[in-house]
Amino acid sequence: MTGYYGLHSKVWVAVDCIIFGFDNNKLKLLIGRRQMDPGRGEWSLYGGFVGVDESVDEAADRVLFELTGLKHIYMKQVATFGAIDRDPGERVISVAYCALINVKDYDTSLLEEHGVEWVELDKLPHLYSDHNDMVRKALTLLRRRVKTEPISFNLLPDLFTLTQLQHVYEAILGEELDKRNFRKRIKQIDFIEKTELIDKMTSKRGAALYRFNKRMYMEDPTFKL
Amino acid sequence: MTGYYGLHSKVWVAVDCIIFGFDNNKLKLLIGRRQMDPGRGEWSLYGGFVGVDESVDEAADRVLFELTGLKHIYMKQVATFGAIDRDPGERVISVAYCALINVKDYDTSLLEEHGVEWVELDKLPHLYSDHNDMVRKALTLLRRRVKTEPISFNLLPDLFTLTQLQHVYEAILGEELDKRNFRKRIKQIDFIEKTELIDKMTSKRGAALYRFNKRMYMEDPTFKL
DNA sequence: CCAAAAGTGTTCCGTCTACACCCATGG
DNA sequence: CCATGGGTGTAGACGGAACACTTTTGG
Repeated sequence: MTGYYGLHSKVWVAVDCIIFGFDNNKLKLLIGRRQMDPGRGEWSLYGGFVGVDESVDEAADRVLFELTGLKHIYMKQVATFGAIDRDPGERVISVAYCALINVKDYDTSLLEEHGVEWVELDKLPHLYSDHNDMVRKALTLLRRRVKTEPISFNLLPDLFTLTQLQHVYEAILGEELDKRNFRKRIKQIDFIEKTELIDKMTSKRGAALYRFNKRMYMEDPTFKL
Repeated sequence: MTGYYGLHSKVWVAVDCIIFGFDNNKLKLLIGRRQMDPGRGEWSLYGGFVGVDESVDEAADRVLFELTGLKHIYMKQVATFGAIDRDPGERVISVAYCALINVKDYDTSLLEEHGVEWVELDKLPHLYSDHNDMVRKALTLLRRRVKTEPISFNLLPDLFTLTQLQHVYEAILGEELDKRNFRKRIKQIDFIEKTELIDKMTSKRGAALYRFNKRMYMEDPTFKL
């Protein structure tokens, strides 16, 4: 311990992941039963401790990868939760991260292996410690961000229909949108490009499939829903 | 160390305060020369370690109080900075907080005692570690928040003129605003109430003094600049 | 042939923006 | 009496919201 650092105490720092998914036109959250004490058996976000050899952001990436097997996932810091008694066991400060993933990319066997499952956001049970606060805050941030950044694609497959996209926005914002106004706005956005492909899964008539063009987005990242 | 906690490492957690002030129609930041190693003599935000007996928010309040002698100050978490080598001495994770204070409330003797001073935001020097990143992020958040929350009052005395208020917004947003449009909008906001008092300091004619009515704000917190 | 989802424009209204002159007073 | 900052209204542009019918095709 060099210099004045030694005068102070260290604490454990953890990350907790608020993992949003979209399925069946609903926003869902990946949560599981805690498999350790304290709080064993309680519903909880998935998390882990920050190691000495990784940044906090890297710890969040690692934890998400352990759980889902996915890398390069959209993930943003939500906030840091630092109440003294927030963890009933020891003093642990936790940095909450919000991730958006496409449910279809998720390997279902990993899901069982870690004892987690998708739960509808509006049927969320009471969670361990302050995890409900984390979710609330993440949702608030997500609702704000979804209007100014094109992030909703992260909840969908690479190819998606406009109806699907609209349902994502409706699920996040918790309100219905006007179909014509929605499509009008999307049409003005260059980086949401129509492909020649048609999806025949969801309708008899078939719907055009769209794609998020990252290159075009980089050129002109203007976005407003 | 109980259970699985002991398998993991602890780290130091600090708070750093980005303290905004408003004076001479400019946004200013309270910074000082580091008085300890590593980085002694470099410009730096004012910070401190989180103790075992306080939450992270409380640590931020305490650090701000040590520096300014002020309590009940507007302060919000900005983000947590957790790169491995962000602090050249040891592994320290830091939670950045943004505070808004009225420069006039500040006891100048404390300023010298702690070796800090007000520096214009656009003349900000290079700061220790990642503190410039913290400032950038705080400013981004401040600019967003100032449009949807009535927080600019925190930079002014209890009584202020509309011209002063406009200058605050201009300083934060970094752009000039139209006087008539600005006053039109303010007039629609009930909780910014005109008093009978006149300020004769800044103009010969005298300007009406306004006040932020917290009670009215609680009743109807609608705000949009 | 019909149910079910895809696709498509226009009008109206409210909001934001641009803009210039008179007022009151201390020195 | 004049320099200085305080205070006021209107018109035009723009963007957002409301709104209903036609198309396609699998079953």
